[in-house]
Amino acid sequence: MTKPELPTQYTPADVETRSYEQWVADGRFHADSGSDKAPYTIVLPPPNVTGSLHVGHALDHSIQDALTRRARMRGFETLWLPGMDHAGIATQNVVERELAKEGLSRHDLGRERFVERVWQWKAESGGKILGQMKRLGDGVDWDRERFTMDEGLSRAVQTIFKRLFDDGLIYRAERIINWCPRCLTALSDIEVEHSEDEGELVSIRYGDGDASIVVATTRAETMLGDTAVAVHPGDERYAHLVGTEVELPLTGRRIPVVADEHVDPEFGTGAVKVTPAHDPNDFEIGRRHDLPSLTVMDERGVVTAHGPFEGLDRFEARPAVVAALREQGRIVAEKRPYLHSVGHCSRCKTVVEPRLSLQWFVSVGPLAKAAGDAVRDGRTVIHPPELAKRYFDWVDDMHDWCISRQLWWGHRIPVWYGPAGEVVCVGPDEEPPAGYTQDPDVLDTWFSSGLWPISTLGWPEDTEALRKFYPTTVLVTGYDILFFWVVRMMMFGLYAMDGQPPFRTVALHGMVRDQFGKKMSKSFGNVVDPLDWIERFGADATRFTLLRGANPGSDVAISEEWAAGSRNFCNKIWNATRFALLNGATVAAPLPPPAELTATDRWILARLNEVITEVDGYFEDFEFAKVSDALYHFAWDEVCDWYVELAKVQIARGGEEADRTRLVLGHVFDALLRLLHPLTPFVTEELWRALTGEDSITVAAWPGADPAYADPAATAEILALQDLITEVRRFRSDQGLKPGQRVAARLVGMESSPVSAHEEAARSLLRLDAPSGAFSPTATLTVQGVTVEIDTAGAIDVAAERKRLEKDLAAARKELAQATGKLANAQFMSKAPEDVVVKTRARESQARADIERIEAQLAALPAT
RNA sequence: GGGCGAUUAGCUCAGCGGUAGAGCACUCGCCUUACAAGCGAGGGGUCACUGGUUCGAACCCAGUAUCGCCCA
Repeated sequence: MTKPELPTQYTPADVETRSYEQWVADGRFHADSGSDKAPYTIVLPPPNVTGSLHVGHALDHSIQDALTRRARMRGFETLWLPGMDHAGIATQNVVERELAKEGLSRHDLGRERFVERVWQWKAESGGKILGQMKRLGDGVDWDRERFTMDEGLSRAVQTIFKRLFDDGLIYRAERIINWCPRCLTALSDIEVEHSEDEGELVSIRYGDGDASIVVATTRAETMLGDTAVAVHPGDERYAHLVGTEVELPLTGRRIPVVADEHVDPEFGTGAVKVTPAHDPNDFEIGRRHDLPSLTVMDERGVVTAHGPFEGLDRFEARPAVVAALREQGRIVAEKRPYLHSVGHCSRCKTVVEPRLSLQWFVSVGPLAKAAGDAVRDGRTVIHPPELAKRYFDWVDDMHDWCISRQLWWGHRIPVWYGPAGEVVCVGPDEEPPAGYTQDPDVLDTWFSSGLWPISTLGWPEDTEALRKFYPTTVLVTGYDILFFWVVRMMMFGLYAMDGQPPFRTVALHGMVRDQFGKKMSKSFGNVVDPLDWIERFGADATRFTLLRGANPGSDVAISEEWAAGSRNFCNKIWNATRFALLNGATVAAPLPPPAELTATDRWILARLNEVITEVDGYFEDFEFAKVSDALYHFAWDEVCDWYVELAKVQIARGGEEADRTRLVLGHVFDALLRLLHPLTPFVTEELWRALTGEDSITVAAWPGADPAYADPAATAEILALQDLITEVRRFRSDQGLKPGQRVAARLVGMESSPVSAHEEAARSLLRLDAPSGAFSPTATLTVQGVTVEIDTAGAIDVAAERKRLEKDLAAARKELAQATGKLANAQFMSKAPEDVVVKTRARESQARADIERIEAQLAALPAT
């Protein structure tokens, strides 16, 4: 035999790097846009260039790798396209921190040199995650790796900006936007995270005597910029004040009291202060009542006016203003702590400041409608469907998207301003008029990652890749960025590609959590580092653990114990295949027709067929937990625990039966390894090469179910055999017989039982010797029509046996009572479907037979 | 405040109208010549609560409670 020797333990580190490098060198993951095969495309959600592989990526990537590996095996021209996004704020922050160590700010370098410095950083330390993806085994097409700041992708950004601008879908306006006073840039709504924070609610009396009114606020310092007080028009308490003015404390200014429908008369005093320059709702009230907007803070959140408060940070100004008001006796009530929702910058956690400023926006109306319609009419399917509702809630009520960022790292807004205030949007091949200056801002990173499915394939050029691989087959991502990113890609893809959506299916998975279902967080100390797991348990075990918990759209709990379990599974497959190889398993000849095979062979092949069908269905539904579970059970509980043990008996017989068994073993392991390959690529590659002598399982055909091997009779026969063996094992265990201890036994009635063909197998698995001359059985039990008379080689533990039998008897009696009860119920008999009645009858007669058998055995037991 | 989801064995989760399941953990016995990262056997659940529909409910409906998530 020329098969290589395999060690008794699978060591992932010995094979992973070698296999991965071989796959890449052999171009296994390269997709050919000129191929005749049908396409299967996934674009990788681009990780952040500053990022590193965390366990959430590991889940996301494991799913995509499983899908693309299977697609490749099924004969699709399969593209899994990798790359990164430039992460404007995050990357700029990283490089600015580096500069700060040198005592420099980006302003010291100037824009051009700063951007050069960022590129330099990217070349040296960016994109660590790409190397980490190789450790996980990601079968991505490295030849097509893209970065959102690449020339081609930048061209795509400029092109779509120009088109949207020319279509009137991009505009510039002065609005209240979310502003980060630390990052010094505008943020979109989705870059703001809300949390319930402790603050204060202070009630302040404006005006005096009859002309006074009390307002409540969590942001007392903004009162410096108040330009009105608003009440509900129907609120009789304040009707006499509407249209009058009250004095604004500390400032001496007089401000009007206005009536506005949007004031909630139930909240607080029913009167609200109006600060149009520092609150989005107040801004709207201001617009409706033509109020002035008074900006009282600068870009860093420092108060810019009003004598004693000037120069104070907003959080210093707040108590200072309250103290000053208190001194004047204007504080009517104070509630502290007061829990309310506060927005934070998703990048640096600084409290966001609503700020009035001039920014660029995408008018999302028609784009969002198209994105909603594409899902409504089924051009794109969201999976699982329950999550589609969230998608609709978002797209159907989407606010205009603020896309300008006051950063240097990113795609610069392609708009130029003339000396007389002219505004020109410049396309990719156009030159701005002489003397014009470009807008200093850059675009939101999501603006370029929104183009990912088209820009990575070459858009705006009409490339072969775009024609071949667009629309992509499926997008795999977490439900948490359904509206961050998916919606943007839908809007841009539909707009740029004439209504062709970027994905046929969006498959959403959940978040990875710890073993108690808790969110992973650094402060909680429960974060799993996938690279640590890859080193300790192997990439396959890491992937399998994640996939095994991946039910569509729901969170995945994982723990080290479960990773160890997955490692054990890989090792089990390793050793089972090793057994097969040591026993001459082969795929060198075709599988014999069913008629030439034993019931045992036919059973495992029938089960294999069923499992293939089952697994295919689960894959189509993105049921990775079920795919994993089905294969785990088939491999371990059926192939290893039963078929391999029974095959030993067949091989021991020698001759043609042994040869046929070797073919069945080879065939079963060949198929099993292929089925597992998308989940656990490394161990299956190594074993499959050893089993078949071929180059790579990555290009092996995906197994197909063969109806010729369906065999309910063989299946029933083996189930009966398993029942017999399990029952006798249970008896042995109850009697304290050690597993390896051989005892003599007579199997009576074997010939007429359903397991007549399996006496040798039963004796082998049960360690039962043929009775010798002086055979005197000490116990008997009857299972599947076979009466097993055993010489237990010692005193029988009658008490244990009685206990066992009485337990079984009680269960059988309960079963009988239930079945009889149902059958005696006229309602049940007339209304229940026929098959249920038949089943219940069968249960009843089975229970009767069991009771009779057990009672006979009890009666036969010697008295204690 | 609005919406969504969950509540099943110690933990994490399947099951979604007809005998309560899995993995891990647990107990007992085993180095039985593929595997101790293993083998064999076993214990463990009034399916959150209260009503209703049905011949029959973990599953469908209504309400309650608790938890989680998203949005405002």
